[in-house]
Amino acid sequence: MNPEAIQRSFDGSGLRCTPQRYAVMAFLLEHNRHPTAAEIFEAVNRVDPRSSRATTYNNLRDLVKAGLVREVAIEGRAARFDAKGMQHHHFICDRCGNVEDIKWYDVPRPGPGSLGKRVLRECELIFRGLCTKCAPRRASR
Amino acid sequence: MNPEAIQRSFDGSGLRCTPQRYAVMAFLLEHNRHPTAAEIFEAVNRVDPRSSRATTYNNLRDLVKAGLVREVAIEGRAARFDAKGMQHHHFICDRCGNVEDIKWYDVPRPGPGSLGKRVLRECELIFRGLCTKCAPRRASR
DNA sequence: ACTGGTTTTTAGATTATGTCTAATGTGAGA
DNA sequence: TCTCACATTAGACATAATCTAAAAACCAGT
Ligand SMILES: [Mn+2]
Ligand SMILES: [Mn+2]
Ligand SMILES: [Zn+2]
Ligand SMILES: [Zn+2]
Repeated sequence: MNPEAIQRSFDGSGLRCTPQRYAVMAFLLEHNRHPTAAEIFEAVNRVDPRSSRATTYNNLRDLVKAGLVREVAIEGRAARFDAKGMQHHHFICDRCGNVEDIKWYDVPRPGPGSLGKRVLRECELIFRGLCTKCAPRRASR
Repeated sequence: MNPEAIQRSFDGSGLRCTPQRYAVMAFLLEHNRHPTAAEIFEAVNRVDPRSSRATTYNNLRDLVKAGLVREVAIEGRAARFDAKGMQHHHFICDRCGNVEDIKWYDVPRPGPGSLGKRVLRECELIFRGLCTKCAPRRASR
Protein backbone atom coordinates (compact mmCIF):
# COMPACT_ATOMS: atom_id res chain seq x y z
CA MET A 1 0.00 0.00 0.00
CA ASN A 2 1.49 3.30 -1.08
CA PRO A 3 1.39 6.66 0.72
CA GLU A 4 -1.44 7.98 -1.45
CA ALA A 5 -3.58 4.95 -0.62
CA ILE A 6 -3.09 5.58 3.10
CA GLN A 7 -4.05 9.22 2.55
CA ARG A 8 -7.18 8.17 0.70
CA SER A 9 -8.18 5.64 3.35
CA PHE A 10 -7.89 8.41 5.96
CA ASP A 11 -9.90 10.84 3.84
CA GLY A 12 -12.62 8.26 3.39
CA SER A 13 -12.95 7.99 7.16
CA GLY A 14 -12.80 11.70 7.90
CA LEU A 15 -9.44 11.37 9.64
CA ARG A 16 -6.75 13.98 9.13
CA CYS A 17 -3.52 12.64 7.80
CA THR A 18 -1.13 13.63 10.56
CA PRO A 19 2.48 12.43 10.64
CA GLN A 20 1.82 10.48 13.83
CA ARG A 21 -1.30 8.78 12.53
CA TYR A 22 0.33 8.06 9.20
CA ALA A 23 3.31 6.49 10.93
CA VAL A 24 1.08 4.09 12.88
CA MET A 25 -0.78 3.00 9.76
CA ALA A 26 2.36 2.68 7.65
CA PHE A 27 4.04 0.59 10.32
CA LEU A 28 1.08 -1.78 10.56
CA LEU A 29 0.95 -2.13 6.78
CA GLU A 30 4.60 -3.08 6.38
CA HIS A 31 4.77 -5.46 9.36
CA ASN A 32 2.20 -8.23 9.61
CA ARG A 33 3.50 -9.18 13.04
CA HIS A 34 0.51 -8.00 15.09
CA PRO A 35 2.44 -5.62 17.33
CA THR A 36 1.20 -4.30 20.66
CA ALA A 37 0.52 -0.59 21.21
CA ALA A 38 3.79 -0.34 23.12
CA GLU A 39 5.72 -1.89 20.24
CA ILE A 40 4.08 0.44 17.74
CA PHE A 41 4.86 3.40 19.96
CA GLU A 42 8.49 2.41 20.15
CA ALA A 43 8.75 1.69 16.43
CA VAL A 44 7.30 4.97 15.20
CA ASN A 45 9.59 6.82 17.57
CA ARG A 46 12.73 5.27 16.19
CA VAL A 47 12.28 7.71 13.30
CA ASP A 48 10.99 11.28 13.30
CA PRO A 49 8.53 12.71 13.99
CA ARG A 50 8.13 11.74 17.58
CA SER A 51 4.76 10.67 18.83
CA SER A 52 3.56 10.46 22.42
CA ARG A 53 2.19 7.36 24.06
CA ALA A 54 -1.27 8.89 24.37
CA THR A 55 -1.27 9.79 20.69
CA THR A 56 -0.33 6.27 19.70
CA TYR A 57 -3.24 4.89 21.74
CA ASN A 58 -5.58 7.62 20.43
CA ASN A 59 -4.69 6.91 16.83
CA LEU A 60 -5.01 3.16 17.23
CA ARG A 61 -8.47 3.68 18.68
CA ASP A 62 -9.47 6.01 15.84
CA LEU A 63 -8.16 3.61 13.21
CA VAL A 64 -10.03 0.70 14.78
CA LYS A 65 -13.22 2.77 14.95
CA ALA A 66 -12.77 3.69 11.29
CA GLY A 67 -12.45 0.02 10.38
CA LEU A 68 -8.93 0.36 9.00
CA VAL A 69 -7.25 -1.57 11.81
CA ARG A 70 -8.25 -4.61 13.80
CA GLU A 71 -7.61 -5.06 17.51
CA VAL A 72 -7.05 -8.56 18.86
CA ALA A 73 -7.63 -9.03 22.58
CA ILE A 74 -5.53 -11.75 24.19
CA GLU A 75 -6.12 -13.17 27.65
CA GLY A 76 -3.55 -11.89 30.10
CA ARG A 77 -1.57 -9.87 27.57
CA ALA A 78 -1.58 -6.54 25.81
CA ALA A 79 -3.89 -6.17 22.82
CA ARG A 80 -2.38 -6.60 19.37
CA PHE A 81 -3.17 -4.79 16.15
CA ASP A 82 -3.09 -5.38 12.43
CA ALA A 83 -4.08 -3.47 9.32
CA LYS A 84 -7.28 -4.82 7.84
CA GLY A 85 -6.03 -5.83 4.41
CA MET A 86 -7.08 -9.12 2.93
CA GLN A 87 -9.49 -11.19 5.03
CA HIS A 88 -7.86 -13.81 7.22
CA HIS A 89 -8.32 -15.77 10.41
CA HIS A 90 -6.02 -15.75 13.40
CA PHE A 91 -4.01 -18.37 15.22
CA ILE A 92 -3.09 -17.45 18.79
CA CYS A 93 -0.34 -19.40 20.53
CA ASP A 94 -1.26 -20.71 24.00
CA ARG A 95 2.32 -20.44 25.14
CA CYS A 96 3.89 -17.29 23.69
CA GLY A 97 0.75 -15.36 22.81
CA ASN A 98 1.86 -14.66 19.25
CA VAL A 99 -0.85 -13.98 16.70
CA GLU A 100 -0.41 -15.38 13.20
CA ASP A 101 -2.50 -15.04 10.06
CA ILE A 102 -4.33 -18.06 8.70
CA LYS A 103 -5.54 -18.24 5.11
CA TRP A 104 -9.13 -17.12 5.00
CA TYR A 105 -12.04 -19.40 4.24
CA ASP A 106 -15.76 -18.82 4.50
CA VAL A 107 -17.44 -19.44 7.86
CA PRO A 108 -21.07 -20.54 8.04
CA ARG A 109 -23.20 -17.97 9.82
CA PRO A 110 -25.66 -18.93 12.53
CA GLY A 111 -29.28 -19.40 11.58
CA PRO A 112 -31.37 -16.29 12.25
CA GLY A 113 -33.20 -18.20 14.95
CA SER A 114 -30.17 -18.32 17.23
CA LEU A 115 -29.37 -14.61 16.81
CA GLY A 116 -32.76 -13.24 17.79
CA LYS A 117 -32.93 -9.46 17.56
CA ARG A 118 -29.17 -9.08 17.70
CA VAL A 119 -27.48 -7.21 14.85
CA LEU A 120 -24.55 -9.21 13.49
CA ARG A 121 -21.56 -7.22 12.24
CA GLU A 122 -18.92 -9.88 11.81
CA CYS A 123 -17.86 -13.44 12.54
CA GLU A 124 -14.37 -14.01 13.83
CA LEU A 125 -12.71 -17.40 13.75
CA ILE A 126 -9.79 -17.88 16.11
CA PHE A 127 -7.56 -20.92 16.30
CA ARG A 128 -5.65 -21.75 19.43
CA GLY A 129 -2.79 -24.10 20.12
CA LEU A 130 0.99 -24.00 19.81
CA CYS A 131 2.84 -22.04 17.15
CA THR A 132 5.70 -23.51 15.13
CA LYS A 133 8.26 -22.15 17.56
CA CYS A 134 6.47 -23.45 20.67
CA ALA A 135 5.16 -26.79 19.39
CA PRO A 136 8.48 -28.68 19.81
CA ARG A 137 8.91 -27.90 23.51
CA ARG A 138 5.23 -28.51 24.10
CA ALA A 139 5.67 -30.23 27.45
CA SER A 140 7.00 -27.17 29.31
CA ARG A 141 4.88 -24.91 31.49
CA MET B 1 -24.68 -29.60 38.19
CA ASN B 2 -24.80 -30.87 41.75
CA PRO B 3 -22.16 -30.53 44.49
CA GLU B 4 -20.87 -34.07 44.00
CA ALA B 5 -20.35 -33.44 40.31
CA ILE B 6 -18.28 -30.35 41.10
CA GLN B 7 -16.27 -32.41 43.57
CA ARG B 8 -15.67 -35.05 40.96
CA SER B 9 -14.63 -32.54 38.31
CA PHE B 10 -12.07 -31.16 40.77
CA ASP B 11 -10.80 -34.62 41.67
CA GLY B 12 -10.41 -35.44 37.99
CA SER B 13 -8.15 -32.43 37.59
CA GLY B 14 -6.12 -32.92 40.75
CA LEU B 15 -7.59 -29.81 42.33
CA ARG B 16 -8.48 -29.78 46.01
CA CYS B 17 -12.07 -28.97 46.77
CA THR B 18 -11.68 -25.89 48.92
CA PRO B 19 -14.64 -23.73 49.91
CA GLN B 20 -13.27 -20.78 47.93
CA ARG B 21 -12.67 -22.79 44.77
CA TYR B 22 -16.01 -24.51 45.08
CA ALA B 23 -17.76 -21.16 45.45
CA VAL B 24 -16.23 -19.86 42.23
CA MET B 25 -17.23 -22.94 40.27
CA ALA B 26 -20.72 -23.09 41.74
CA PHE B 27 -21.31 -19.43 40.96
CA LEU B 28 -20.22 -19.87 37.34
CA LEU B 29 -22.45 -22.92 36.96
CA GLU B 30 -25.58 -21.24 38.21
CA HIS B 31 -25.09 -17.96 36.36
CA ASN B 32 -24.45 -18.06 32.63
CA ARG B 33 -23.85 -14.32 32.58
CA HIS B 34 -20.09 -14.42 31.87
CA PRO B 35 -19.04 -12.42 34.94
CA THR B 36 -15.69 -10.70 35.37
CA ALA B 37 -13.22 -11.75 38.05
CA ALA B 38 -14.24 -8.71 40.09
CA GLU B 39 -17.91 -9.68 39.88
CA ILE B 40 -17.15 -13.25 40.89
CA PHE B 41 -15.05 -12.03 43.78
CA GLU B 42 -17.88 -9.82 44.99
CA ALA B 43 -20.51 -12.53 44.52
CA VAL B 44 -18.71 -15.28 46.43
CA ASN B 45 -18.07 -12.85 49.26
CA ARG B 46 -21.70 -12.00 49.73
CA VAL B 47 -21.91 -15.37 51.48
CA ASP B 48 -19.44 -17.14 53.71
CA PRO B 49 -16.75 -18.23 53.50
CA ARG B 50 -14.83 -15.17 52.52
CA SER B 51 -12.32 -15.38 49.74
CA SER B 52 -9.53 -12.96 48.94
CA ARG B 53 -9.08 -11.24 45.62
CA ALA B 54 -5.84 -13.13 44.97
CA THR B 55 -7.56 -16.43 45.66
CA THR B 56 -10.36 -15.64 43.26
CA TYR B 57 -7.84 -14.89 40.53
CA ASN B 58 -5.76 -17.96 41.45
CA ASN B 59 -8.75 -20.24 41.33
CA LEU B 60 -10.00 -18.84 38.05
CA ARG B 61 -6.58 -19.45 36.56
CA ASP B 62 -6.45 -23.00 37.91
CA LEU B 63 -9.94 -23.77 36.65
CA VAL B 64 -9.11 -22.42 33.20
CA LYS B 65 -5.88 -24.44 33.13
CA ALA B 66 -7.86 -27.54 34.13
CA GLY B 67 -10.27 -26.96 31.26
CA LEU B 68 -13.31 -26.55 33.51
CA VAL B 69 -13.73 -22.83 32.87
CA ARG B 70 -13.29 -20.68 29.79
CA GLU B 71 -11.82 -17.19 29.80
CA VAL B 72 -13.05 -14.70 27.21
CA ALA B 73 -10.76 -11.76 26.50
CA ILE B 74 -12.54 -8.58 25.41
CA GLU B 75 -10.84 -5.54 23.90
CA GLY B 76 -10.62 -2.74 26.40
CA ARG B 77 -12.50 -4.51 29.17
CA ALA B 78 -11.95 -7.04 31.93
CA ALA B 79 -11.89 -10.70 30.95
CA ARG B 80 -15.06 -12.71 31.45
CA PHE B 81 -15.52 -16.29 32.50
CA ASP B 82 -17.95 -19.14 32.04
CA ALA B 83 -18.17 -22.77 33.06
CA LYS B 84 -17.43 -25.07 30.14
CA GLY B 85 -20.66 -27.01 30.00
CA MET B 86 -22.28 -27.67 26.67
CA GLN B 87 -20.37 -26.42 23.63
CA HIS B 88 -21.45 -23.01 22.36
CA HIS B 89 -20.24 -19.96 20.50
CA HIS B 90 -20.15 -16.42 21.81
CA PHE B 91 -21.70 -13.15 20.76
CA ILE B 92 -19.91 -10.06 22.07
CA CYS B 93 -21.71 -6.72 21.97
CA ASP B 94 -19.72 -3.87 20.41
CA ARG B 95 -21.42 -1.34 22.62
CA CYS B 96 -21.86 -2.82 26.10
CA GLY B 97 -19.30 -5.63 25.93
CA ASN B 98 -21.76 -8.26 27.13
CA VAL B 99 -21.02 -11.84 26.19
CA GLU B 100 -23.93 -14.10 25.23
CA ASP B 101 -24.12 -17.76 24.34
CA ILE B 102 -25.00 -18.80 20.81
CA LYS B 103 -26.25 -22.27 19.99
CA TRP B 104 -23.33 -24.38 18.90
CA TYR B 105 -22.83 -25.65 15.39
CA ASP B 106 -19.85 -27.33 13.80
CA VAL B 107 -17.09 -25.15 12.38
CA PRO B 108 -15.00 -26.32 9.42
CA ARG B 109 -11.34 -26.64 10.36
CA PRO B 110 -8.59 -25.23 8.19
CA GLY B 111 -6.83 -27.52 5.76
CA PRO B 112 -3.58 -28.92 7.18
CA GLY B 113 -1.70 -26.89 4.57
CA SER B 114 -2.58 -23.57 6.19
CA LEU B 115 -1.63 -24.72 9.69
CA GLY B 116 1.89 -25.92 8.93
CA LYS B 117 3.63 -27.38 11.96
CA ARG B 118 1.31 -25.63 14.39
CA VAL B 119 -0.58 -27.81 16.88
CA LEU B 120 -4.28 -26.97 16.86
CA ARG B 121 -6.11 -27.25 20.18
CA GLU B 122 -9.41 -25.57 19.45
CA CYS B 123 -11.38 -23.33 17.12
CA GLU B 124 -13.33 -20.48 18.60
CA LEU B 125 -16.07 -18.71 16.71
CA ILE B 126 -16.99 -15.25 17.95
CA PHE B 127 -19.82 -13.11 16.67
CA ARG B 128 -19.77 -9.36 17.06
CA GLY B 129 -22.44 -6.73 16.71
CA LEU B 130 -25.14 -5.25 18.90
CA CYS B 131 -27.00 -7.20 21.55
CA THR B 132 -30.77 -7.10 21.91
CA LYS B 133 -30.55 -4.32 24.49
CA CYS B 134 -28.17 -2.18 22.42
CA ALA B 135 -29.53 -2.79 18.91
CA PRO B 136 -32.46 -0.32 19.20
CA ARG B 137 -30.32 2.71 20.10
CA ARG B 138 -27.73 1.66 17.57
CA ALA B 139 -26.86 5.20 16.44
CA SER B 140 -25.37 6.36 19.75
CA ARG B 141 -21.66 6.35 20.46
C1' DA C 1 -2.15 37.12 6.40
C1' DC C 2 -5.48 37.10 10.13
C1' DT C 3 -9.24 35.03 12.72
C1' DG C 4 -11.80 31.70 15.04
C1' DG C 5 -13.06 27.10 15.53
C1' DT C 6 -11.82 22.34 15.31
C1' DT C 7 -8.87 18.48 15.63
C1' DT C 8 -4.68 16.60 17.29
C1' DT C 9 -0.76 16.14 20.18
C1' DT C 10 1.50 16.07 24.55
C1' DA C 11 3.39 14.93 29.42
C1' DG C 12 2.12 13.22 33.20
C1' DA C 13 -1.34 11.76 36.47
C1' DT C 14 -4.75 8.37 37.10
C1' DT C 15 -7.47 4.20 36.68
C1' DA C 16 -8.24 -0.56 35.81
C1' DT C 17 -6.89 -5.08 35.77
C1' DG C 18 -4.16 -8.61 37.13
C1' DT C 19 0.19 -10.77 39.44
C1' DC C 20 3.50 -11.58 43.09
C1' DT C 21 5.38 -12.32 47.80
C1' DA C 22 6.00 -14.30 52.01
C1' DA C 23 3.59 -15.59 55.96
C1' DT C 24 -0.19 -18.50 57.50
C1' DG C 25 -3.77 -22.01 57.07
C1' DT C 26 -5.88 -26.48 55.68
C1' DG C 27 -7.69 -30.79 53.02
C1' DA C 28 -7.22 -35.32 52.65
C1' DG C 29 -4.36 -39.45 52.52
C1' DA C 30 -1.36 -42.38 55.54
C1' DT D 1 -4.42 -37.78 64.33
C1' DC D 2 -0.33 -36.23 61.75
C1' DT D 3 1.65 -34.38 58.04
C1' DC D 4 2.84 -31.65 54.17
C1' DA D 5 1.91 -30.34 49.59
C1' DC D 6 -1.41 -27.46 48.22
C1' DA D 7 -4.17 -23.33 49.12
C1' DT D 8 -5.31 -18.77 51.10
C1' DT D 9 -4.35 -14.08 52.46
C1' DA D 10 -3.27 -8.92 52.66
C1' DG D 11 -1.18 -5.83 50.55
C1' DA D 12 2.53 -4.40 47.55
C1' DC D 13 3.59 -4.37 42.86
C1' DA D 14 3.31 -4.48 37.71
C1' DT D 15 1.27 -3.58 33.45
C1' DA D 16 -1.99 -1.80 30.14
C1' DA D 17 -4.72 1.70 28.96
C1' DT D 18 -7.30 6.08 29.70
C1' DC D 19 -7.88 10.77 31.22
C1' DT D 20 -6.75 15.73 31.75
C1' DA D 21 -5.84 20.18 30.55
C1' DA D 22 -2.91 22.95 28.02
C1' DA D 23 -0.46 23.76 23.74
C1' DA D 24 0.07 23.08 18.89
C1' DA D 25 -1.35 22.18 14.26
C1' DC D 26 -4.61 22.66 10.97
C1' DC D 27 -8.39 24.49 8.10
C1' DA D 28 -11.95 27.51 6.13
C1' DG D 29 -13.51 31.93 5.57
C1' DT D 30 -12.42 36.65 5.13
MN1 LIG E 1 -3.76 -10.58 11.21
MN1 LIG F 1 -20.59 -18.82 27.36
ZN1 LIG G 1 4.26 -19.81 20.51
ZN1 LIG H 1 -25.06 -4.50 24.23
